[in-house]
Amino acid sequence: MSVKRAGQMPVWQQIAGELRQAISDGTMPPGARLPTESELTERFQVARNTARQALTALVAEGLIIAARPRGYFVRDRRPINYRPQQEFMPQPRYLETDRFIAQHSAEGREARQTIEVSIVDPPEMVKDRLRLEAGELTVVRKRVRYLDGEPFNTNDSYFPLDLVQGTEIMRPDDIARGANEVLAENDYRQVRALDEFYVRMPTPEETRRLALAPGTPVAYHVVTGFTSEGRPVRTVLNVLPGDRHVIAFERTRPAQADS
Amino acid sequence: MSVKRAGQMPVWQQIAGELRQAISDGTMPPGARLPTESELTERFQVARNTARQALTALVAEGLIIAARPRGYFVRDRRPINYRPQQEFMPQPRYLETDRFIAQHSAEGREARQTIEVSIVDPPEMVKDRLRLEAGELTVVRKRVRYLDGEPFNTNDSYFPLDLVQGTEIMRPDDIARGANEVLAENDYRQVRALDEFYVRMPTPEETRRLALAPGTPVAYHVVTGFTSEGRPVRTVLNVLPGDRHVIAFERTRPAQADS
DNA sequence: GAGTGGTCTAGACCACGTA
DNA sequence: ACGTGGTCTAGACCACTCG
Repeated sequence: MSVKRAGQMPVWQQIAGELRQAISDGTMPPGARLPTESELTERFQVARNTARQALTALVAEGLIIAARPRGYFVRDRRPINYRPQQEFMPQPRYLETDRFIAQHSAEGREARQTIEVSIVDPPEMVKDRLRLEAGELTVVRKRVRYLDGEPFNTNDSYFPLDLVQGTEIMRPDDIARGANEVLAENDYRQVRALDEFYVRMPTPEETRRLALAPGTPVAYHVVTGFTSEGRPVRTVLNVLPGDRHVIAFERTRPAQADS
Repeated sequence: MSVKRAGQMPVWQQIAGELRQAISDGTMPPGARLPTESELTERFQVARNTARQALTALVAEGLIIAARPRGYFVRDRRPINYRPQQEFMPQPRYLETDRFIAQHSAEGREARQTIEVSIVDPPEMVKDRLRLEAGELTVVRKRVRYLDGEPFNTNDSYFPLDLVQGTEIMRPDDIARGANEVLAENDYRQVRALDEFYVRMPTPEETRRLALAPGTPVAYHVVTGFTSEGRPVRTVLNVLPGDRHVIAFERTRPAQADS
């Protein structure tokens, strides 16, 4: 290992490059411990801050994690499948818990969620999608889902207040058959949904709420559900950490005359 | 503006917090110039490196950009709609999609793409999805798409070599009616597709190829197309910079007998 | 207690685009 | 030519966790 002062590439990038290479070619597999800052300082004959700059860059890329005082470690990535379409698909009748729990307890991981319900003036993004007038309020069910005790993703579901007034949607409990079914029972069955995905870095608030490691981007998943009359009755804001999810869709060509 | 040494929060985070606040509340709108490092050093009475650490963090969050030597500027975000379903629905009825998202699309923007075709031993990810034996080769069409002269996203389409041997898929030209139609003409019409989205930070290679600003995550979109016999005939690896795309799906509840 | 990374300082010189 | 951010040095002290 050596670095060149005269090169076009800054020293810290050369160091980062060597480490990145060792990670991607398997020399340092997930979970492996990286050299300490002191060791890099010594090995490359640079100031500690220069070695640090290389490591900091890899942290920002999401490749490694700083676990003080044990050192830096190669990150692992074990995403689970996230299938938005599932909520419209027929489900086994014996399922008595909500979608998330059903999907993951089966895999031997302990699923849990917290629920907070409140009545709020919704964010602009929700207002647009639910076509609310200024001042119209919504009921929001804010959930944080945990897997094996670790926060996993968040799900904030907004409903126009007048649609869900007095229903069990307003109670901060699990709804075994799903909030969508409750809406359907109240004559607001959703037949169409629009999914939008925004990819960005998390806000500090999201970083805290989901205990995100530095260098973890999120998918911001916005779902809006419509009745057969085309009325939006539900908007959901999901925050999906990139290191924990792979988003999957399946589509089929609509029936048509063969060519 | 003031920072406290005694607080639990590091000084650089306090500075970053104040700047972040000014950005999110509109005091510094997109395009606005931030204080220089010297100005922050003076205003908060800290070393230049401390002010720098705050700015570097905001760069890594994708909130600001360093445009040397003009200064730091608040980033803008003007994503366009990305609709994977479109390829199966030439004239889709996107009743809801276009309602919300400002369309900077094709209108007035110059679209262009480069195409490279080669025969390669595909990456593992492609091998898995096309169910290839070791050593089986693929044809790959690598495209970089530009909008207004700026690289926008990349699209690498892999086909089993024996399926497309001698077809126009192997020529590095635009295929007006689409590669899928060419496959269909050769008895490999795709009727089903699987979309997978991985959210992560870009590799240095992707950063270069797409001229990504620091702090820009990407969606890695993997599409696999199947014939009616269930044979995979095409796998596409798309890299979609998060600051330039919003991914949109629309779904309808399948017709079903109520149980 | 030892070793880790986290924070912070106070300098230096450089590369680069704009004026 | 000037001012900007980019790189790099050589220190210092701290907080935390592990053995």
